[in-house]
Amino acid sequence: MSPAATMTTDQSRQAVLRAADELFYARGITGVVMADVRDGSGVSMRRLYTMYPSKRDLVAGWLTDRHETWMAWFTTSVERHIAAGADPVMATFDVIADWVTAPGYRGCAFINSLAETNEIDDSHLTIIAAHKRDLIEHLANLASRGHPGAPAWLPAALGIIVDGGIVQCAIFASTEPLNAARSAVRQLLETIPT
Amino acid sequence: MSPAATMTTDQSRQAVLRAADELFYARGITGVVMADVRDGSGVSMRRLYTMYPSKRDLVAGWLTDRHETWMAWFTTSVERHIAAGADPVMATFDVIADWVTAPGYRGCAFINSLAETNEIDDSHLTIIAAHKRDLIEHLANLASRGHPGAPAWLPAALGIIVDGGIVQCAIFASTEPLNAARSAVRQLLETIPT
DNA sequence: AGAGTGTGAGAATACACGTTCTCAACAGCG
DNA sequence: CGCTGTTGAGAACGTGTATTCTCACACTCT
Repeated sequence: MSPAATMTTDQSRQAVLRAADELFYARGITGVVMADVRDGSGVSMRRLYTMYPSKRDLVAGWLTDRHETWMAWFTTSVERHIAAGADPVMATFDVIADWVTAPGYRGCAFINSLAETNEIDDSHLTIIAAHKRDLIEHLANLASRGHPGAPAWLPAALGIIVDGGIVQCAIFASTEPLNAARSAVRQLLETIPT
Repeated sequence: MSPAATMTTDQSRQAVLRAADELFYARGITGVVMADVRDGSGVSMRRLYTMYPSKRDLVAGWLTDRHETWMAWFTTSVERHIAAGADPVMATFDVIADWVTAPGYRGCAFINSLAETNEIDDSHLTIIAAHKRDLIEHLANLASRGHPGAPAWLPAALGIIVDGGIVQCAIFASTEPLNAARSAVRQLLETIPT
């Protein structure tokens, strides 16, 4: 009923999600304390806990938000590369390359979160799995656009190659692994009857 | 000089590493407290801290040990499948499938550890990267044995597919992703001039 | 203006955890 | 036997952290 002090509830939620994303991605879930989120968002503890009754809830909200944000970024970036003449499937790796070379790259937030067993429960796992499922589904769309005759296993294989590439780029702190990924995918696509 | 109370230093070290492996892999680094390692190994705090002056040191010792143990397990398992008639490269995925279906599977300890930014420092990162490098090197050996004409990027690509498969099997709690991985690798191998 | 409600700022609470310290038992040695 | 040095068992310490609580203020409504 009341217009709140300095931010609307919605503004607060956005500020919290923005801070949470920056912090959780950069430092991992365990590496972030609630006070960091408060300081990073400018939202008081009280409000923070009113919106997200516990850190687990905040993590769930973050994962959900990150899924949407990341997928939106990914799909539009891929379309941009396609519009510039790239093959729909190969464009995926151009986008991943952009991501990997961006400052602050630390691998896939969902894969990383999964590893923090201590902070993750089943509801988080569901979000993580859904993210990967959506990604693979999108890869299937891209594959069907550029390579209608592709075998049924191709999207899943692309998903695996994408995740493997993302992980190895983080481990080696290099985009080098993406070259091998690209070569392999090119090879796979070449053998598909167009 | 003195014969120690109940265990030799070496027995203690083995007990600690065994407990550390079980605990760290199952619960993640953050999910394990030093008292857990003490209780799991039967080694006193004092001895534990004499052998490993800090948790970071213990983690480094664990990673090093796990690298050796895992690689030994992996190579012998692959050879067993090869002896049973499998293709050297495809045998890799048979072994991964065995691993994924074993109870307590939780993905790759090294990939998981990397995600726990809070507990990992550069010395750990070095061990993790070395593990992946060794794995890829081993994959290169296997590839050269079965497919001498393979392109230079194949080992790196196999490493990516292996890691992607390991990760997705953990996310989906299923061996299903390995089927796509196998199909893709079979496809890649087929186009290689033998 | 005054009562009531919701809020920010941050202190207080309760517990968890890495690391160190105490104390008693015990082995080797004179 | 006593003396000395080492060890196990676990308490103690200091810090960190999720969550709750206090208190004073600002705003709404009458």
